[in-house]
Amino acid sequence: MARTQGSHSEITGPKLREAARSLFARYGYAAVSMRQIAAEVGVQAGALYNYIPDKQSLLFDLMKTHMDELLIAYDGHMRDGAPIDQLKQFVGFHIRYHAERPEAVFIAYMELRNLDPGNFAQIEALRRNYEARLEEILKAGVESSAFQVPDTRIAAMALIAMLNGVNTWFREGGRLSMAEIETLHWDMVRKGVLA
Amino acid sequence: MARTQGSHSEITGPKLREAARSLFARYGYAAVSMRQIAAEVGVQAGALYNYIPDKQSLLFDLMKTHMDELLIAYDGHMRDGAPIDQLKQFVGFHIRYHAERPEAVFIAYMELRNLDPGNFAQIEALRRNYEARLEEILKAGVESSAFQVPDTRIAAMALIAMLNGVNTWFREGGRLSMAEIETLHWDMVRKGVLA
DNA sequence: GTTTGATTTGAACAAGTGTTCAGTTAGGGT
DNA sequence: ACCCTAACTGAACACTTGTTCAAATCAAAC
Repeated sequence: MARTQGSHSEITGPKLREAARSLFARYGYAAVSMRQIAAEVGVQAGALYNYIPDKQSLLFDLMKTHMDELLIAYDGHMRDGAPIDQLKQFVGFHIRYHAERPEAVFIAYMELRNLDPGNFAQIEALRRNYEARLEEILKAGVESSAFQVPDTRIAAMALIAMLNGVNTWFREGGRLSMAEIETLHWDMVRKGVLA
Repeated sequence: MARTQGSHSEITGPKLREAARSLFARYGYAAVSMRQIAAEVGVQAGALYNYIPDKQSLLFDLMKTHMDELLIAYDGHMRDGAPIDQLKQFVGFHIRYHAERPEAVFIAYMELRNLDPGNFAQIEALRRNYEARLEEILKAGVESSAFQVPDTRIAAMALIAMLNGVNTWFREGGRLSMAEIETLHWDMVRKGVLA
């Protein structure tokens, strides 16, 4: 046996990333073997190394891609407006965007410790970049006296932590719809930062 | 070689749990081997099995102990009072208690997926128990019209997520003291739930 | 129809996994 | 001084780990 029927890098490549994303999210990077990933792809473990240099790079690639796409999507989503409006946009965007890709989100903050130092630094920088965008909104709101926030950095971290919480328990078809959850959270965020 | 000088179960037992807690927190349950733990304890891997039936039980024991102690400490800490005062007590307790044992906290919510189903159910029940205590405070506040919280369950989850966030970035000797962080968070929580 | 290059297999590698246990030594009571 | 048992070693078990690579087979271009 060797090359199999219908084999194509444009099929196997994405399949590999999807399988890795799914398995890493469910069982964790360290607990998933290359052979498990290969089985999910429908291939032998050796074949995976046509697509990745090693397991670590696979993890990094998933996290890097996720963070890059997050920042691009955010920048494409935001419209100008008063700080209060921008904050509302942020909350809505964050909750929806993260709810739509729970696996990538889960990996991006659960597997940080499994990154090599250099890779970790890169992901960390992207994360800080995203956090800074929220802090800028808060700063603008404080400057215009729309918000009363004693420490914008802490507030940004606290708000993101709160919004991230949604991903730990939200399941499609549960008691509340995504829109209701969004409203409830926007309510708390708004009141929490208001002057 | 066999039994070593000064060997005692009252020393090795706790040492084992401390080593496991430290290593699991840093590298993750799946990434840490029994031999690594044994090396940290200063013993061969086989000796660990005088103290635990298997690796899984070690993880479960750490998590169960943490959750039990959390609930006991909480019940011992709380004093009667108006909902607003109880909420303030909760916020202070939660932030401080968790900041004092970052490793156990980290494990307790990062390693949930590495628990066997039965073990998972137990830890999950304890966690829900803790969350319910906060929700009770919120409910009481809504009933007395002190709080304006449309959905107490979601609010409880959101607030805990926000408070848990502190543990991801707080380091002793940083820009802010624990007391300042407490104040800042209490400010946001208070405003977020106020009528 | 032939050739070229892309793609996968299957076996191999050395190292590491959790766990067990017979054998050995130290601690503590008598 | 003796004995018992608590505590540990060190080797072994069967298996899994990430990764490499020659050989085999398919896809596609000519």
